Amino acid sequence: MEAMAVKKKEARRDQILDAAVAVFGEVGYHAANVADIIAKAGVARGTFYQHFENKRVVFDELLDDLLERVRDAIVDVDMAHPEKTVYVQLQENVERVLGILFQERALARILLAEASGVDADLDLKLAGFYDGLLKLISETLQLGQMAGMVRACDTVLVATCILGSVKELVYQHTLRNRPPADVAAVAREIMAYNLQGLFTRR
Amino acid sequence: MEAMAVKKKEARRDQILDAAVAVFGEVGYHAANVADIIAKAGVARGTFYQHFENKRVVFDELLDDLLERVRDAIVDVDMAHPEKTVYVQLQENVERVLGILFQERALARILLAEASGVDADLDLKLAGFYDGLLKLISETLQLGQMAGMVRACDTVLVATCILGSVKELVYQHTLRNRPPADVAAVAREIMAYNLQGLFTRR
Amino acid sequence: MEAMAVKKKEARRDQILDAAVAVFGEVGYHAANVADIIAKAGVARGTFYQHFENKRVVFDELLDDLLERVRDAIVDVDMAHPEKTVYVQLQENVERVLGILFQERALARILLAEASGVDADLDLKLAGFYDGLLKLISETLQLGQMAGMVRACDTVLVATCILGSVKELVYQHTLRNRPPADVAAVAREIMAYNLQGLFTRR
Amino acid sequence: MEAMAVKKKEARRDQILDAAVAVFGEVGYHAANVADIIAKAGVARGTFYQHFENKRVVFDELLDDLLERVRDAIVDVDMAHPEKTVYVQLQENVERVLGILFQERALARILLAEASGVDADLDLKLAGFYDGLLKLISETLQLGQMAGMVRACDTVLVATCILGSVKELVYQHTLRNRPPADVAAVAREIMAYNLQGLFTRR
DNA sequence: CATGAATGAGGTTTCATTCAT
DNA sequence: AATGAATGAAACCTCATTCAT
Repeated sequence: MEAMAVKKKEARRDQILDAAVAVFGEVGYHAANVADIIAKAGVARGTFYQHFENKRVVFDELLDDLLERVRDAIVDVDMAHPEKTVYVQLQENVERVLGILFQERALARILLAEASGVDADLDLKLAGFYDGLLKLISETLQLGQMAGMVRACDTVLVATCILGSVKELVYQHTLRNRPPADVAAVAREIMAYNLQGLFTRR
Repeated sequence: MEAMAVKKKEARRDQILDAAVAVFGEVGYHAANVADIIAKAGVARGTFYQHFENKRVVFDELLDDLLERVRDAIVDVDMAHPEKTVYVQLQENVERVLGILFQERALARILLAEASGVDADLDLKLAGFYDGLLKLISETLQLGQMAGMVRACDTVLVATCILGSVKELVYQHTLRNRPPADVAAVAREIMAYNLQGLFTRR
Repeated sequence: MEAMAVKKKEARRDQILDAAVAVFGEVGYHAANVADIIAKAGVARGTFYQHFENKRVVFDELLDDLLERVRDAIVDVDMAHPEKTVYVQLQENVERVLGILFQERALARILLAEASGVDADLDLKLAGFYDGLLKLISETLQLGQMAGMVRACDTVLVATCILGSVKELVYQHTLRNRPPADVAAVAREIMAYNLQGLFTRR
Repeated sequence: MEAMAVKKKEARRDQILDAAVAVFGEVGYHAANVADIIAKAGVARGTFYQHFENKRVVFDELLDDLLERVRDAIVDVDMAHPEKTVYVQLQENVERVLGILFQERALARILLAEASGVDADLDLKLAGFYDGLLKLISETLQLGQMAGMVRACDTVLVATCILGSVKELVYQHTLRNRPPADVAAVAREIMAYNLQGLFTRR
């Protein structure tokens, strides 16, 4: 009985979160207000505040979920993998991340276009998230350098470029509200761009 | 006498704009309020509204200035330049853009972190700006492809990646509030990253 | 069986009333909310409303109980009492009233400090209660006058002063949360103050 | 010019304070809301909040004013006054205090009936005020004892009774909304009550 | 009877904008 | 032009009360 109540309560939370995603996605975080969210969710004002302290907290939770999913989608590269080359593993990471972000288009738009500047706390959290990614990428680059696969370069700077290229790709797609037909193909292009550059091979 | 009055008026405007940049840079556009700006500018509330229709317009003006400066910093590549190679010309473009953005750090932070989601109009303007850049980059890439210098690729997708890599570099620097010591070196790394990729040349 | 059920129900009521006294005494009627009371009582929100129509009613009931006890503590003076002088009888009345109020300190604090202004109905009830007391006192004074024991005076005005002196004594003690060590001594001082005044007898 | 602006601002404050007194007097502090006050004052909501942090602060200010006036109305007794006996001086103190409180009937009602329990801070302030009065009264009583005019008694306890008798008189009159015709007569009765007691002089 | 999630009226507060001086 | 008090719409949040389980 209690379990059911909990389940019901969770359901209400999710109902509100879903409405919030929709509203944030439609009008943006700042323009959105609690009235919009509860209208979309079909719940009373008090219900909203019983589940969430305020609009910010809802936003936080949504972002936390997304960030966690993205982090989980990135698996460490196994340099000695029996079947998959490092290249393939990296490409699969990119594919998974793109997959999530294109799937959760509304959330991705919020993350990339609106999350900055909402609040000092949130800015810190985002900085931490991106720092983690940058660290992961630059360390992978350093490993590649030690293995002789990656040329000499400022790994942190390059990691920033890589991160930016992926972010912008997703951002432009979410702006236009049109996800790519073939995510794998996009991932392949990104890989080629990042690793082979743009010059023709002589 | 009239000229002086105009100059005086302009001075007031600039005083407010400067204060606005400072405030937006410190606390972000959304957290900033007119009270903050007029306090920093040392003018009365009414004075603010005598010079600007509203808070949004101030923001708009600041961004317009920055976007214009950035656009002006990018000069078309002359494939038949007598002295400078295409590579050098591109690198100089990157350098100029980075120079402006790192110089106007507060404004750059606003552009990259907060401009999205302020307002539908502003979003449209930004989209137009970035579209212009993407178009320019992808057309340049196509020219490069026709000249046999750039390998076959999805030029729009790659243009997005290039844009993103530059944006993220600036963004990360403004976040940490610490501009790079040597902008030219950063531009060189970006060029190498974009054109030669990361793999070691065999 | 039914008796037990009633007893159980009564127990629930008392549990809530006790919690309410505690909460009202701690934070005051206005600052107290139903959440505080049910938390202290350890019952669910719905349970509260099954026993009491609303918060006001709880307050009402508590006050009614107290007022009734105070009223019952005051017994009519028997001018022809075989053993006790009128003076002693009056002093015992004072003692009994003080005893109740000092014992129920939390309730007394509510009565004296917070009951006014809660609600028009309650104000009326309080006015009625105090009117009754004033009438009783002034009639007693008139009897005293007829018996030649009490000097000529505005009996209603003086009754008000007597009432006020007792109220203030209790109020100041409840404020400081420190009941007097010897209630009988206090009662004696009150009697002396009221009847003999403060001047030295010549 | 600035002085005029200040005067105007003050006028606005007073306008709001006056409205607040009226509203508090009519419906009581707790039942009153900012909407009532601004409606009565004929100002906009924002205007209210430009002058006062919130309802509590308005209340505070009103009470501060009243308490100050009451304090100022009580002048130290000069035991060696050339013309006025101590008795007369005390009576004049009582008269002045009653005069103020009956004049500011609405405020007095609030002070006596509603000020307690509004807020911990306010309770503290009131306690301090009454403590000051009690100290003053009991010290005066001690002086009287040393001069042989006042009989032996617990001066603090008696001071409390005196305070209470005055408070209750005012309270009962404000409740009934009917100030006494002759304040001086009331003061005389209070003096007689307090000093000569009620027993007939033998 | 007990429960506690849901409700929404009622209040508070903010702040961009106006306007009289 | 400059000023800053006044405005009031628009948000926020609380909490007494209801109601389905």
